[in-house]
Amino acid sequence: MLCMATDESTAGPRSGYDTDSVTTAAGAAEDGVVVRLAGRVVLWRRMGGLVFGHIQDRAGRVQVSLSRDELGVETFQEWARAVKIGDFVGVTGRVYTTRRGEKTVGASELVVLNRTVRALPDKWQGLSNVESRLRRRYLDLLVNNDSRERFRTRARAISRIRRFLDDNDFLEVETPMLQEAASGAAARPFVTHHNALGEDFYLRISPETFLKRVVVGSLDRVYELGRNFRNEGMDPSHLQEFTMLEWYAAYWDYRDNMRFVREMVLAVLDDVFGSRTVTYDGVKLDFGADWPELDYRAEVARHSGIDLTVVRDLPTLRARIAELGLEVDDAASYAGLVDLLYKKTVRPHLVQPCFLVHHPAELVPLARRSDADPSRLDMFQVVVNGWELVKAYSELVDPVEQRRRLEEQAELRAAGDDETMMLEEDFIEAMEYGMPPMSGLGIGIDRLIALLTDAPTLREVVLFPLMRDSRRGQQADTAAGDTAAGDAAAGETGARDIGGGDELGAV
RNA sequence: GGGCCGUUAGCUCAAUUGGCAGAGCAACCGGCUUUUAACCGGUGAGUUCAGGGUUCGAGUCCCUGACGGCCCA
Repeated sequence: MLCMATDESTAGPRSGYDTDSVTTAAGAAEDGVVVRLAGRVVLWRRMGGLVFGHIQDRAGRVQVSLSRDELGVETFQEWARAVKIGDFVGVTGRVYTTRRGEKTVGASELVVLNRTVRALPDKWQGLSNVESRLRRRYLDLLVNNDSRERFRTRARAISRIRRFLDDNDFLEVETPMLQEAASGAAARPFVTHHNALGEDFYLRISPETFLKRVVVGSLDRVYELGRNFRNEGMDPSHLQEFTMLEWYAAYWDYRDNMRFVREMVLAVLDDVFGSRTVTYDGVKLDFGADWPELDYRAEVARHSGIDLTVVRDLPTLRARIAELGLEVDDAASYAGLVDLLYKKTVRPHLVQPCFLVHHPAELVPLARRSDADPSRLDMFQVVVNGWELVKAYSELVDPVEQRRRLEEQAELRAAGDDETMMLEEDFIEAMEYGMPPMSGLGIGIDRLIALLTDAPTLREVVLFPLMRDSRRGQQADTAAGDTAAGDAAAGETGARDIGGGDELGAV
């Protein structure tokens, strides 16, 4: 007898279905075992007195069948016609193996648990339109196994990372996403408004200064794995909203972090992927080989001919870069131009995993200078496939020097560079209470997952990436005046833009 | 921000020089008892992204805009 759910009050799955996935409960069961399964119908083949269908859940698909001989004509006809692709069903039946060798549940009972009102995407062609896949990710997940598998892999990798850090005595903490000053990286922030306080806040661009405050408080080995926001352009290797892992360890220096982060990446590769090489966009990336150490200024000199140990002032650097034919923004600072030069001439060549070390001191106001050469930093990045995957340094822990460097940043900001760091008195004050020597590290989790899963863009490793409002055009039709005003305002803001829109702290 | 390409049925895609807007899958009806994208026959299904223009006639040509993709900045 067919039981059909009519609304959400129907008890369905709570009334005794196997809680194992369909593939575990039935796909691996011995013939003759009776199972009770619930899942979504993804294929339904009617052929006379026999029906074969596949039901799907989180783990995969299992075949079920209906037989006229076993169910009787009336019940068989009713059940066979009741189901359409996309419906959720509960099936009770005995497991058997078909002539073609497929484990199948011969249904003795079938309940429609809920119906689909819309037709699912084509069972063979699937859903391939990029825009549809991203805007309606649930359909992408439903019909594209690769997509489902990529998010499973992401979760396993993140889980392994957490375990690695926990095993090494790191404490996971959470720090504010709404901040009074956007600090910890050179990037433009998103601004939001607190109604009750009547005050604007920034969405964090990095958790760095808060994690350092935690270290001052003696929780001196901490990490945070979470979202950061940068108000910049979209491209295949940048997201406005991205997941970054940052950690800080007291009494470590940047070289400790070089060893540690490599071990962590290899642990993920070994335990989640079972291989230390991956193929990204047809290129084999070998994480198991040594990651060579490349000196930042030596690489810039090698690829651009400009020696940054000699070219130390802004006008000369601007002139030299212009000679290379690169477009130079008038408002760019020395650090901004160095960064531009590196990104244009060096970074595209860094394909295999490598450590880029000893960046010029101007680049990061929160990093410690090398004792041997104060013009450079005790700092490294891991670059893979031309992407900055990791950024880390020995931290500056001297409050006097920190204040001086952040005041410099404020001057640059006043001069028009809006990718400088903001001065936070609270942070300096915390530092004045004494900060242990330490090294911190940031790693772009979305980029790591994209590289390891051969995802063509970062948007493929994020479930619901930011998209433009698809109905914007319709709204414009009904409120043309408002839209015109909005566009004019946006144009003004754009005119003040400087730099390439690409952040220094692109980890 | 610029250049190029795209947007047609729920999904995947056709449509000749500007001349009746189509196919497969899905849905619906019928047939078929071991299928594997099952198969066979039939039926219904469209704001051709939106708005304007040229034309006897526009999915197709022109203009504006929206959204997306690729490349560049």
